[in-house]
Amino acid sequence: MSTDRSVSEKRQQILEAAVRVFARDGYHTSRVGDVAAEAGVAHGLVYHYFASKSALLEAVFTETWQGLLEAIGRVEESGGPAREQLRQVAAIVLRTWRRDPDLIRVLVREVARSPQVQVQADAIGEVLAPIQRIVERGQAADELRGDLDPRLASWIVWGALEELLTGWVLGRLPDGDEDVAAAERTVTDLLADGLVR
Amino acid sequence: MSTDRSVSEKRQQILEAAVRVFARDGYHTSRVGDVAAEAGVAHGLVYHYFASKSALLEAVFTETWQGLLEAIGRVEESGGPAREQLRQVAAIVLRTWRRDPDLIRVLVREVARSPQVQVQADAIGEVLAPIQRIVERGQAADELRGDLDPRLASWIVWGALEELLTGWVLGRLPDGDEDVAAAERTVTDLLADGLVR
Amino acid sequence: MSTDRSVSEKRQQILEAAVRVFARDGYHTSRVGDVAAEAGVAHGLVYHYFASKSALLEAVFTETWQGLLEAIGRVEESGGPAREQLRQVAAIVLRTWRRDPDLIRVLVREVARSPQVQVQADAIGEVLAPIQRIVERGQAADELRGDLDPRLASWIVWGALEELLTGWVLGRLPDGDEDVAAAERTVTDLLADGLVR
Amino acid sequence: MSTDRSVSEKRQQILEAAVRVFARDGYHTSRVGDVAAEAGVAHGLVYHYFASKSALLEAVFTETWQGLLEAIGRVEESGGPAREQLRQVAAIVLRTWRRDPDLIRVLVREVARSPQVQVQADAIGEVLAPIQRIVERGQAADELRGDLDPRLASWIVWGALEELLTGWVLGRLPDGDEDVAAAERTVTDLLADGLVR
DNA sequence: GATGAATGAGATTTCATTCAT
DNA sequence: AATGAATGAAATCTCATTCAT
Repeated sequence: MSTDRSVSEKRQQILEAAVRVFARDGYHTSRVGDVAAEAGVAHGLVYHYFASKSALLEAVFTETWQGLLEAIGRVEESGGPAREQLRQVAAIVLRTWRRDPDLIRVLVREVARSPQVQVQADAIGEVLAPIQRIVERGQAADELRGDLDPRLASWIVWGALEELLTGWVLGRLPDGDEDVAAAERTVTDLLADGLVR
Repeated sequence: MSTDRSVSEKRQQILEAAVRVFARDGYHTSRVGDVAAEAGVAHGLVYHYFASKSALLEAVFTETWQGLLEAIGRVEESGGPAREQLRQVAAIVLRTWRRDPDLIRVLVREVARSPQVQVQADAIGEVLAPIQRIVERGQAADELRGDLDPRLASWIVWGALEELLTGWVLGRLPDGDEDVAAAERTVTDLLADGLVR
Repeated sequence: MSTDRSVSEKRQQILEAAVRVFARDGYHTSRVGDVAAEAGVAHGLVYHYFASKSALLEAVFTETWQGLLEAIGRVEESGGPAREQLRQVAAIVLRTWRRDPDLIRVLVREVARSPQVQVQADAIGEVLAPIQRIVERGQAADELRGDLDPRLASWIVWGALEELLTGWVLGRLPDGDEDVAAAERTVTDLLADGLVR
Repeated sequence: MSTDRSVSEKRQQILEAAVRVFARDGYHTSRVGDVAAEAGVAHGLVYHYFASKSALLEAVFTETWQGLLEAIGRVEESGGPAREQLRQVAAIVLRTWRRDPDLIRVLVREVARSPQVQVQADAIGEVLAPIQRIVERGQAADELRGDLDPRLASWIVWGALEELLTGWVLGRLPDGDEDVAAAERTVTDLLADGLVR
């Protein structure tokens, strides 16, 4: 009876081990054998479930990125004020650091640097789309300024969030619960109302 | 007879070849032999000038980062209004894309995944410091809001700029002369005055 | 209930699949998994019937070689004129190409190259023996020249036949029904009466 | 001054080592490391001179086959009687066994199972062509029977010679100097005048 | 008998680095 | 300074074989 799910159990073990190992050593530095050891499985089983080392990294991406996208999608559908929606997006992205720092480490360090430019481009594109739509609706509803290109704005918003994650990944920004909450407020305030008084 | 200067000539050739090759193939994927071939020198000469492959990458960083830092430093010293200083920083950073896209490709893609976390952390730290000081002086001069943490603000500003570069690197944002100018205006306006009308 | 015969059914499926796969990809290049897939059975079942991959190849040999040997044996026992017996041996060997080209592909390519030299030596030895006896009886009956070593002669006869098969395997000789019949005549005439007019 | 030729010296060492190792263990069974060890060079140097293991095997082929072809070519050009030319071809081919048995072992065992069918087909084709021309000229000069297809005849002649080599490779035929000379006479007589008295 | 997930030894190949010239 | 042949550690990936179910 456990066969049904044990198929994915080992696969899942490997995937989670990969996140830990890639986070610790970096994708290029870590060896497939390290991932297998961390997962407690034999060397070759990794290749039973994933075609190659890079396919493993891709699986980490696609299977975790999905959760982020869905959460952001729900914010978009909620239909609240644009400013509030942006705050919620920031909350989702930044709190992921507390929930799964290893995952963020991998995403921040490797997602933008995948050998397959297509993969990263697609990944970023998928996050930017909902942010851009939030901005556009905010402009249509006259909540946001209409003179800023929403596409550029979405890149800027995402860059701000990603860089805060980078600060935590690099250990250059404090990342306690309250620090994350503060960052959430600060980034929202800054993006919404600007630096100028 | 020309030995005095040819020392740096070959070294410079290798350094510039490295930028092109790393930009094209990524640091990890490219081989030392590729760099030598691109530079038109023998394989072993690379090791005459650089201790190792990663030392070569570091040299690319430090020797190009320097120019950026100095340019930003000059803005800081100019002592204009904070808003204007931020605009100039944006101009410096974003126009580098037009001047040397390969260099930006390398910096954007590799700076954050250098095996030596220290190197990247330092590099980012050096850019953030002047930005943070600009913000702090702006707050002291009552030009900028005083309720935003200047450290977080500097990360956000830098993240916005870096992500625009990323958009160009990935080919997902238009990057003609006017597009870059528009991005410059948009990022300054957004960061200074906010999205909300 | 059908266990008694299904034992050999699956076994037979695997054996026939092995011939097709070895013929297509060569013994060394093909994987046990390929044979299983071609046979439509599970990977592990191959090991239920055959001790190892090389045992599978050996089974292909012995179980098909047998038929050839018996057919040649019947020719030998028929006791006709030596020339006619040689013609019949040629017919048996060459017509096998039309009946089962995949089998010939495997035999021609792998029989002389088995890692176990013993296996191939035995296989060839078994074919050479009846040919040699045919020659010897022909000499004894004064039908054939007595000045040629019958052992060497048997190698030469077999080599001529095998090389024609090789020509077909490599696709370098036409292999229609009439072409095969012509080859049969030509090889018999040449070996019996020689090239010189 | 030794640089000029030492380039090929090491290459040659590797090539000759490959012949010995492939002859002893078979191509598939032997490892690149074995060849390197036998040649007394480092593992990786093999890949400096040859693109891959199979390229190494191919080099063994092409660079030795050439000598055989040239020798046969000289016989063809000599323009003697067809029967004498055939005898000389047999002599060339069979005596190679005495001169370089390892090379013959490799050619006989591996040439026909090269993964690239094209390579072996071409190789055989190159040997058959001169033999076929010898037969055709013999027929034109009325020295040989005109009723045998010269193409088929060339395959048969080559098959006879190759099988004698096989007999020696397998250790099933005596291969002293006199045995080789006898085989030479026997195969020439049989092919020229036939088995029938 | 039948399945296919799991194992792990081992092979090819790559490439940073060294070094004799 | 300059060359590029030579080294050899290490990594990915394959696949015959085993085994729990």
